[in-house]
Amino acid sequence: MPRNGNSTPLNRKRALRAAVELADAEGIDAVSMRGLASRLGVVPMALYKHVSNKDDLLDGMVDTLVADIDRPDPAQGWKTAVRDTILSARRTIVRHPWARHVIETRTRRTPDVLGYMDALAGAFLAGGFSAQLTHHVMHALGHRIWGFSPEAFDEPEVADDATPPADPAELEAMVEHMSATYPSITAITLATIDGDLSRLGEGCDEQFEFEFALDLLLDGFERLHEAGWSLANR
Amino acid sequence: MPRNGNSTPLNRKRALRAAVELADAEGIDAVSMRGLASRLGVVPMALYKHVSNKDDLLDGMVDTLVADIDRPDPAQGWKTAVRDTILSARRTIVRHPWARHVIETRTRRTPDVLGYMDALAGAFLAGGFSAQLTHHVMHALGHRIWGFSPEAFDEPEVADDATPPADPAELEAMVEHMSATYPSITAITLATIDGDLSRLGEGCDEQFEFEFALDLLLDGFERLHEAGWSLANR
DNA sequence: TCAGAAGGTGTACGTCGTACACCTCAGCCG
DNA sequence: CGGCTGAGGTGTACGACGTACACCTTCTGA
Repeated sequence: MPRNGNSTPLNRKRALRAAVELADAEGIDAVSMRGLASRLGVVPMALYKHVSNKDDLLDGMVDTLVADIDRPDPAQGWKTAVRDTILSARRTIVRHPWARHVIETRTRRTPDVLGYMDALAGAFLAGGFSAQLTHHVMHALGHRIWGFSPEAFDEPEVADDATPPADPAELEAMVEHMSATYPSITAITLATIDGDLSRLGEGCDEQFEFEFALDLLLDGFERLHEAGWSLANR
Repeated sequence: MPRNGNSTPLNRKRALRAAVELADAEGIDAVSMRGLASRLGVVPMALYKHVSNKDDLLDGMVDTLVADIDRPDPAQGWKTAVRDTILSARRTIVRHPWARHVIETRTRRTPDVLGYMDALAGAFLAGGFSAQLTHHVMHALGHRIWGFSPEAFDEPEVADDATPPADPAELEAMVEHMSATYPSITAITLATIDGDLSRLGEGCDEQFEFEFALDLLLDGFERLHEAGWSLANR
């Protein structure tokens, strides 16, 4: 079965790790199906036994990194917990400079990514934030969560296919499953649609979210300016 | 010279406009050299007479959009001026959904893009912001300026090639030229490096900028939370 | 023993960006 | 008028890329 110099038979995790190493060493452009295959001493099509296509490969690479991010520590209070988590995410990004670009091109939310976002949202909720405020606040963090674009919260109820099921019983089962897996995200979503499951597919008011974050920043700028901010920096 | 059904001979602007229309109509993936050429009734290689390569084409498409953004109106005070400008930028993005992704992949700062950033920075300076604060504030706006990534301010002194000239006289001439073309950006840059031209290539302290923006947001969240923010939204 | 799954192979197709050599005129100069 | 030049358009070709499809091994469990 080896046939090549390899001993063990290769699997998804090894392939993903090799892809991350390849990107670290030679840049993301070196991560082609052919390039990765040859680094693994294998023919390109062999990869498709472990990864369904290139998008899936990239998703998997991102998941590999997400696993490295520290989760918020509820003992520290929401602000420190969130801050530390996001700075940990940033450290990961800085270690893998290709990641920023890859993350920005991802469209699917994988379970690992949703799990990370759920943990972060959970830190706000644990700090006593209302579900609504947590929702807006997560949007405001936007790319700083690390690169998850503002649409990250669109259709948060499904990870794989986009439309919720029509059958009410099936829908309720799905919500229950989501609630068990991603409790914070689900809580936020349900609060946003007022518990009315028929509004699940609606998505967010992006314009509102954008202005919410923008005004938060502008108000912050104003406060600094009026306080005569200048020194003690750098 | 027409040869095809075309009457006029084609030029850069027409090519760029056609590319934007094609992306609007069929998505950014339809914008290949071949696809654009065929929409223009021309052979793919003909495009290279007007555009130096595909990156240049995409840069040009972005420039076309940037030209549509309203410039800040100094009569309104910095806050309104900045707010209106950024919302105008957002309107442009929303009209051309492919633009967000394209902008994120651009690495060169074109004169048009620099001009837009200069105008925005100028609004802060006109509002009495110090150059330093303006610098950090522009970073904090980050992607909301519309998608220009945080590195947008790295090496702001050059648009085309990355390293400043070694010859002091030539360097001074360049700074003078920059100062005439992008007065606000240049002012910020010079303030950041304390007027020491030998530090021009240094780039920013990204970690500082990141934490600056993050803490601004976290402080804003805290204020809203403590004020019992909840209603009157949506 | 033997079926079938899991893993690896080889060939082939269509698409992409673009290098390079070429052709064809318009406008100009002598 | 003849010929030059250069802008604009053409045609062919190459080396990437992702991946469909058919095939061959080898291991496993009933």
